[in-house]
Amino acid sequence: MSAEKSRYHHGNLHEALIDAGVELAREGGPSAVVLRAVNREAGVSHNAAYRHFADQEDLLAAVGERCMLHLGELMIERTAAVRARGAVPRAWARLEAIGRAYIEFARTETGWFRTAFAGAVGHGAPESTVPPEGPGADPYLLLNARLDELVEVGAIPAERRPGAEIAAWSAVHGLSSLLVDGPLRALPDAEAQRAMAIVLGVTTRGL
Amino acid sequence: MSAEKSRYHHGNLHEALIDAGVELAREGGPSAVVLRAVNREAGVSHNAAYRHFADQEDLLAAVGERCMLHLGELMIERTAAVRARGAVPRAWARLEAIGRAYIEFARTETGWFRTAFAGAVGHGAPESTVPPEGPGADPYLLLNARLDELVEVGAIPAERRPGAEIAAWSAVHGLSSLLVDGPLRALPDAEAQRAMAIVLGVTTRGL
DNA sequence: AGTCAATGTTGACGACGCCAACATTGACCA
DNA sequence: TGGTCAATGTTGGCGTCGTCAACATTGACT
Repeated sequence: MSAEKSRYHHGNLHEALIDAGVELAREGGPSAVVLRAVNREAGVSHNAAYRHFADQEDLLAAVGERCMLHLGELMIERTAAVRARGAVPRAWARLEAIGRAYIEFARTETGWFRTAFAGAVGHGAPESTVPPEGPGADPYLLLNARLDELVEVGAIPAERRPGAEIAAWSAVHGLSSLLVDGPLRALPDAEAQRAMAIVLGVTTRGL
Repeated sequence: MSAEKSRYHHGNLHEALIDAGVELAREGGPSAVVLRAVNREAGVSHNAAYRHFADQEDLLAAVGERCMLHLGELMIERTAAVRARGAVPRAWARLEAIGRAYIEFARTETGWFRTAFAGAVGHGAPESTVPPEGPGADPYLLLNARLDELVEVGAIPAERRPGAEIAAWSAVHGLSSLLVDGPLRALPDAEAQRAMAIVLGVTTRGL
């Protein structure tokens, strides 16, 4: 409870390690989440992390989960900032907002973006842990909420709803990947904006 | 010119190293392209590769380029196998064929797929080397050829053509990524097929 | 025949992931 | 109140990795 005297037991090393990992990942991506470096950053000796994570992959997965939440938080922000009037235009604008947030996150927080997908766990297979996902910033759930909204307001027919999340997610994630690691990397910003508009246009038209 | 006697100079180490790298990448992805392992596989001593590649990243890029060509070859095969009659349906079928080939490649040759995008060079920025790209199996060029074909036969209006390659590529690459590394990894095959059909449907409808 | 640049080898260094053995500590119970 | 033990952190070591510097071998060209 007292101040941070130099004591043998850290007190909350588990969290501290994840925080350190997130910090390192921000600049260097998943490959920067080096076990010894994370321990170093947390002020403990190498190997301390083994009391909290099975191996580096395990730690990386935990760090990646945090990065995914950061993405979700940006999506929530951008969704809340939508000012469009009218149920249907507003629902479309909110979907577009999370799409733009996704790509913006990939381009501005490249390290986090890469880390989020470096050791990801599946949404298609039965989940293992992660009960309520903190405040609810799971990007996948946020996307589904936007699509449900579009169906509710009658913007897209209900029979098109099944699988729509996969189509939308694929388009946006694909462009992000191509812009970040792929052959479109280092595309000038203006062109990237144009690419984003095209992808969003084609996808919403096709939904 | 003679047989492969054990001589000091390998003769064609550059190619042999890339071949070894491709072999290793097939099973283990980019992280399996370990400099020392590649040298070992090629029958030379560690460090021999430094006479042909600046560092591991440089070798990895060369290996990735080869993997990309393998993807292109599958796309060519699948395009040639299309039997549809009528210019318009045929053009659509040929586009769909390369999309399916892309995703199939990602799922069956996961290591190669990951490696192809691990150290990719850009299509948006001015190219550096790679003059004629071998036999012409560059996936990007193949995609553009299909889209041009669609415009020629009148399947899509010409004003929709600019940027269409980015939309199509993003959708297909996105699904591939999600199925390979992402949260959709380990999705059962039937569901993956359904996802592929949905993504292709939404994208072609939106083009 | 002789020279030299290209090509391959050897040995070393620091960093990494991981293992095994050991040290410290707080919580719990007699 | 004092003792015990499992949780937590440390130390040291092993094998592997990427890279560097120095050295060895060779074919091509004069």
